[in-house]
Amino acid sequence: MEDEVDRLVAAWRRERPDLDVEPLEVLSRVSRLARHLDRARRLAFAEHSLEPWEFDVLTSLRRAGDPYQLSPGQLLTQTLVTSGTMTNRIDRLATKGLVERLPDPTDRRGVLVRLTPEGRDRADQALAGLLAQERAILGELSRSQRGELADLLRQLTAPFDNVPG
Amino acid sequence: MEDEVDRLVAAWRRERPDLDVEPLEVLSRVSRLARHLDRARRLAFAEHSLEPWEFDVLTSLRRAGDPYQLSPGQLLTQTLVTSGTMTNRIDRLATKGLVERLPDPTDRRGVLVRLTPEGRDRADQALAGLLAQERAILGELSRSQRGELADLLRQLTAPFDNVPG
DNA sequence: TTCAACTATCTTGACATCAAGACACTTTTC
DNA sequence: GAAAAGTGTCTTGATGTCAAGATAGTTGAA
Repeated sequence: MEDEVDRLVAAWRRERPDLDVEPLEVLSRVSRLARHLDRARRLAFAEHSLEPWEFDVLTSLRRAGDPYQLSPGQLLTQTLVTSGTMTNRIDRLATKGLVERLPDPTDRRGVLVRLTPEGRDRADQALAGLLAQERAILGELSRSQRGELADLLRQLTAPFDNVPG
Repeated sequence: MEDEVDRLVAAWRRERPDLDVEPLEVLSRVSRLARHLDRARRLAFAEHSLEPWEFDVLTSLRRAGDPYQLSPGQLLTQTLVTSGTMTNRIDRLATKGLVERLPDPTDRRGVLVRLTPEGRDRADQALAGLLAQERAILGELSRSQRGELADLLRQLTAPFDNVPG
């Protein structure tokens, strides 16, 4: 089946036959798919009264394991936002009682963000919902295709994730 | 090579061994890669004094071919933003002299957005820069791997692009 | 020990985005 | 041909994000 990127690439080949636009076949699809996924995730989380950004922070802490705490700096690298954004997010989650700020006992500049029991429950519930939705989206692909796709994507993400870029 | 999603998935398997988190192997990579691409694109466009959103609008018009004009509604479906956002974007691009608004001669509610000659040049220059950068990112993959990846991604994007969802 | 360089977090101000709805015009239905 | 339903664009108000810089604390070198 044809998608919007097929149409986009065909248009470029007509308008700019001098250029090789093949890279768009991969990377424009990644960007557009991410945009669709954002919308779908927003809907899925709405059933649990969570915003996508709330889910991102809560689940980062949830994954850290007992006692479910990380520094704001560690949260930055996981969620790919700036420090100002993270301060704001932590403030709002703390107001809602889903996380709390604790002083870092080993560094007086530092802070630790800890999940409250309610925050943990909300994260767990929303994760289950997200996985159900993602399985539906991936229903298009066979198990082996999903594995192939994951491997190819890993080759593109690894350089970003492993250098200080 | 390992990436952040490998670590994320391993953490979930430790914390929630009861859940099948395999969908994250694909879709979390798509979301994170898109985020990295956004940042890289922002840098590439800065050399041409364009914001990513400006590029998106200008190139949509560029691809339309002579006379390089589309309605705001057509621009919406290409760029995946809301109508309020598009109104704002067109305003700013018009102020900068890169596009102009014309009345639609066939529908008095309607408007046509047309690229100015300067807008067209800027779009062409920025596209060349973007393609160079994307080629560098895709250098990790062989030609056949890029083809495979594009095909697998198309299977995921096509349902979004072809239903009114 | 003291000073410079570095690091972690937070503050600030500007700005782009979205959702919801208003408004004007067009198309369909009876 | 008049009313209802539909469509295209713009306005409004709230909000989340970013870049840049401020502040406080830590570390390393001499």
